[in-house]
Amino acid sequence: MDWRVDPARDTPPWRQLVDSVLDAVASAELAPGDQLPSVRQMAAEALVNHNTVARAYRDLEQLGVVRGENGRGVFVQAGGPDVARALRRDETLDAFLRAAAEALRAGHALDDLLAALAQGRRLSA
Amino acid sequence: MDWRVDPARDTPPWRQLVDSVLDAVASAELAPGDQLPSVRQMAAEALVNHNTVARAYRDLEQLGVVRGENGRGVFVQAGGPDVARALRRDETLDAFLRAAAEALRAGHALDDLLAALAQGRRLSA
Amino acid sequence: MDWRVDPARDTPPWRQLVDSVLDAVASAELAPGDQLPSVRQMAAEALVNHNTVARAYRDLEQLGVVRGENGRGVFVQAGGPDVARALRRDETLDAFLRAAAEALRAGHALDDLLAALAQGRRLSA
Amino acid sequence: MDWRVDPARDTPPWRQLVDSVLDAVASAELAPGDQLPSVRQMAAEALVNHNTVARAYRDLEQLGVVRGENGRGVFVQAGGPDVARALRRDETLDAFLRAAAEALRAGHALDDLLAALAQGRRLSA
DNA sequence: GTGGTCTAGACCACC
DNA sequence: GTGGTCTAGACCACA
Repeated sequence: MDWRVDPARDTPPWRQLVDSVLDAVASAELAPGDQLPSVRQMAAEALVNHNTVARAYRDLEQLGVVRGENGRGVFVQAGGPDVARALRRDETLDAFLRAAAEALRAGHALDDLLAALAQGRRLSA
Repeated sequence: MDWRVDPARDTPPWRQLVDSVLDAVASAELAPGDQLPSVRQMAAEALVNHNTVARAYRDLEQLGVVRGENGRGVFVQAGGPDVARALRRDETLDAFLRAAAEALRAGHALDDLLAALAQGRRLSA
Repeated sequence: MDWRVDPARDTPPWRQLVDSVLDAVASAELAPGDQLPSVRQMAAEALVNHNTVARAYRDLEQLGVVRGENGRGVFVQAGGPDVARALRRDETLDAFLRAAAEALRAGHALDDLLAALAQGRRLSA
Repeated sequence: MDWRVDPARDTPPWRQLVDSVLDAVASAELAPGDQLPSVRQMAAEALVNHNTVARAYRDLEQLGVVRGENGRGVFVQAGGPDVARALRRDETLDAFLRAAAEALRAGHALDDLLAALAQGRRLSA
């Protein structure tokens, strides 16, 4: 799993982390009961301050996706995958359609987008 | 032209303005030689402070898209449309690929995305 | 005579005009009794608003270098050359030495400066 | 290091700051990796508003000389010294040639300038 | 009227 | 603590 964060993007680092974890849970890379990286380890991997990770974990806990157990670590909750999937599916589809509309308006041909998508898919696979 | 700005979005207002102008220039709503709304007028329309507009205009000038002439106004430069189009194409393609990757990770099938894209295409056509 | 003004430089246009006229008077390109270009004509040649020229002429009159005669034009005064020379000689020498010191500090070799000076001299001659 | 700014000069404070920093980086007073004074501290030392410093730092970042990292500070970039030196050399050579041209037009003989330059050289050596 | 700049003071995100 | 941004209001130079 790649927890890196892009400080140049507009979405703030803590939200990028939340999204990454939600994605991992939604896609079953992290199953209920699995332990998340420790705050410090995640901070090291994401090249981010540990406070930023703590904030993301706090958010995820409040969403009901993970559960922090004092002194032991942070674990994916039983209902986590359902919540994560619900949160992410609509959101990302909307974002995808908006991004596509913008790209088309900026002059990209539909075929170019499809080609780029296919290529990007291969890269991320 | 609608120059409104959404203060709730993650991208800061001055950058929303830059993008709006780039878009207008790329789509030939503003042609070389055309005058942009004055700093103060744009500020009034976008409901932001004039300094925010000034910063956006400064950025656009530095990109080579517009040219501010003291006491006269701000005008679209000769090469402006080319620069604007290039910038918008890159920006939107990146955003599209990122959004697509997120949607796939969130569990959407590639075919679903393609279908949604085709449908959205019809809507915007 | 080249009355052009460089809007990109730090010294404001009206002062560039004052300096240009002082130079012309100091170097006898304009002798006592000679008429300066009309405000409008100067404005056209300098690519500057006529108000800017008017301000420069007002300054020059106050310095005692020129004299505006209502409805007839603006003329170099009798003592003009002396004043202009006095004003410009020390000023420009100081500026030259300061600029040279900065250039040396920025890494230019003295010989490079001398060479550039000789070359620039030829160009402006 | 003296970061003072002269509000009376024609070049605006933020540009004086940019030049000061470029000079410091070009002359290795600030090496790659070094941290610049914080925005607020620099503002205090230069007796200007923090926004003015922020603008100067933004410009320097955009020139590729420094890099601002959120919450940590502003640091000299790896390639900084090269860029700074190149910029300063061009700038100062231009200023030198302009000053020389003005001095010549003001009536100084070329030999006088060379003599003064040689003398000034001794002073600064 | 125009753009350009500065100050003062505030809020946010990140370390 | 750090930088980044926004607002409000002011002054200057130029057209």
